[in-house]
Amino acid sequence: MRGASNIAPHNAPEPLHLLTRRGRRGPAYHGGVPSEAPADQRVADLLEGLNEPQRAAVVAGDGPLLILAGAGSGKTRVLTHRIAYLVHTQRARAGELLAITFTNKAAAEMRDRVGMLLGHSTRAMWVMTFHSACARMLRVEAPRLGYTRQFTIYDASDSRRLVKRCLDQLDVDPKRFTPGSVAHQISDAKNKLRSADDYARMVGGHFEQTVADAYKLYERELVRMNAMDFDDLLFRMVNVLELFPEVRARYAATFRHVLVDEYQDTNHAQYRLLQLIAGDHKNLAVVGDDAQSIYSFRGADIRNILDFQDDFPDATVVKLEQNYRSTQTILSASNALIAHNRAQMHKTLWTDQGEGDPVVVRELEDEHAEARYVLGEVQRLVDEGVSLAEIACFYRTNAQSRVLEDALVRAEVPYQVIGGTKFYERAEVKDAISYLTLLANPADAISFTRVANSPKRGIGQTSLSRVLAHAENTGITVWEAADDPAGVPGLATAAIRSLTRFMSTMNDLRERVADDVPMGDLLEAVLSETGYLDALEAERTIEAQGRIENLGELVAVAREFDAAAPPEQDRLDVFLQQTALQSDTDDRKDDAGMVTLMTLHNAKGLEYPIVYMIGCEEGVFPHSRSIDEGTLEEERRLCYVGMTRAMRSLTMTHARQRNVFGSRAYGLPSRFLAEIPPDLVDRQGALTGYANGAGADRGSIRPRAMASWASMRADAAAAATDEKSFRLGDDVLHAAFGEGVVTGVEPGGVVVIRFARDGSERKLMAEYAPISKRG
DNA sequence: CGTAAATGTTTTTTT
DNA sequence: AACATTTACG
Repeated sequence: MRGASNIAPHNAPEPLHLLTRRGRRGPAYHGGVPSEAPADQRVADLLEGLNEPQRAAVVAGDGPLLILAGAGSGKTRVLTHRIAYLVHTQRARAGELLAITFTNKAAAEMRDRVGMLLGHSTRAMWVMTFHSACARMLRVEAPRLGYTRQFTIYDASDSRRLVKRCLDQLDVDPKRFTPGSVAHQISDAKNKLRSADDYARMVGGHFEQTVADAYKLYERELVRMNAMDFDDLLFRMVNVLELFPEVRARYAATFRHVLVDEYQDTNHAQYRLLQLIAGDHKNLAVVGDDAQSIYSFRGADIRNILDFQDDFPDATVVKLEQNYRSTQTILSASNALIAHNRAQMHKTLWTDQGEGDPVVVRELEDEHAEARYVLGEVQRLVDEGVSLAEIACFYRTNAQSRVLEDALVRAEVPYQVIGGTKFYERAEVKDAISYLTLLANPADAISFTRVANSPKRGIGQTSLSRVLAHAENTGITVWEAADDPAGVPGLATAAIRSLTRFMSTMNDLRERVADDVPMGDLLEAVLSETGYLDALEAERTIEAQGRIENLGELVAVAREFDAAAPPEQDRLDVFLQQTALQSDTDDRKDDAGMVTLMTLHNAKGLEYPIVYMIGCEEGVFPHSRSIDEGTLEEERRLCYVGMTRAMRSLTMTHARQRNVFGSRAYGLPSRFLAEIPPDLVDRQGALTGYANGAGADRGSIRPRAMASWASMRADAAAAATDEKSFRLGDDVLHAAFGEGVVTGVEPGGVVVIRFARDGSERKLMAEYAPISKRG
């Protein structure tokens, strides 16, 4: 009983536990449709216009349901209609539904569409990402694990910073083991639900031992600072559900129907979470497409979807194969591409919308020519009456957008970039948020160090370390330590004075938090009273002006929050939670007259009439790192995702050379281009330059053994480096590292060399590195 | 303690 | 090439 009402969502009209025990099957089924006349009509409307499998998925009864939804097969439609159907037939109340999406944007969209289908508010419904749902539950349950409700959520850069501090403390050479790689390793472990102790038990090598030590320390620091990283949101929630059966029972009873979108991209922690919540009633409907699994680098485990039928032998399985988005040509090309992958569930997309135009493949001289080409096409299309909003351009890495942006800006073509440098990751925005975070969570040392000397107040590195160390040694929070600077050993008098002034401002601000001041006002007070805004204004640069504008935007966000959220006790906590999990991807505008630019990853779930995929070159796409790490199939799925976004026109370009890392690099056309049947392709542009000399032989580059691709890449790289060319297997001598052997040759004149001395493998620029051939 | 220069790192993709 | 972090010096 205790705390039962706590699980009410912040904006729910009534506590959830009141809703849970009224499980109803709905008024007598008559062939799956309830008898009340108006509801009857609404149900009929819901099923209107759905094809056979879609309808089957919508009306499927209780129990596990697997919907294998190919690209463009209307899965969002099925999900939203199923939710509305469950409510209309009274099999579920709004408050009994938990619907998980991949992004906040997708969640908002789904809530919207369900709202329109239902014709009433969806506030009681939990439609959100895994992370948001967990954060919301943890706001209530975290005290069970020793956290307060004000715990801070660290993003990737925060946790990297903390990992770095841990590594420093352990005297680890940051060159040998970078904070980034260690953080990634820890994240990986958490996604697999491996605690620091679990990890320590399975270490093999030196690197893993270091990670194990860092992991242990990192966890201790997180708890001490009352903070969780992204992965913890899932991990800790699983902990709660496993440790407290009564809590698990409560959520399992509350969420009587669980629906999950993009199931192919769930990781083990998410899988476990679903088991814990839906394991009893098994009313778990998942939608996904194994061919679109593109997040294994973030711990996504494709087995979750491949094994669903093993996990739930009685699962209803529905396949959606009719595509409503693309032309048959685009689908055939995509099908042919993905057929090169081994593990997959068989599925063949088809459409009745006609053949359409061939896929255009275009070779350009370099990235600038590529950008000019896309720009020219955009202008041509606009002349033909196409709206800019119908056009999208995808690329593999964010850095690739720059050249394209230059071209568009110069030609004054409006565009929007999705993702990239994120609003909430900008230094000034993070600073502002860190101030607020520190006000909410006085133990948050990461926020404290970020903010204490920004703007400059004469609290330098040494003073900060002393305060931090003092807090750690005496077991008090950083806030308490800083609030009594005289008590910190070894602090200079100047530093004491600065800290005293700083903390008096902070104490002031904190009182206003207690007074429940609106977020907009609080944020403005923070920015002006800490002198942050003054410092920026004093700079008098265009850059600083931009920052001020960004902060203005943040204040606007806060005011919006004030207007939308009902006044409540822990306003600041809710605001911080929301912003911590917010990403720019969520700010896409559909209706605006702009070309849309984004990474292929961001393109998932979207569709555009006209699509350009640029940078289709070996090393760029597939990315060289994925070639090294043997994750080519995932790259191919990414290519598949990109191609299947296109409705009627798909163009893929590759450049003969481009600037990578500052220097010129030569690239061969992506192998993916060769995997599209030639008769579906219209190759344009210079046909020379294909590594196999088959320029005139359109599309004849067939996938062969890896070795042949590797040597072709080696040839291209060799051409780029003139005299100083290295081949696989060459013995070399390095001025500093000694003897080694060439284990790889990459575009851009990069050679990979394994050194005999310590067995390390390093990537070097052949042209500049002090290496010479031996023997 | 702060600034400026030098040095190193980064570029995969993101909740 | 762009950015972050470290180092040298005032």
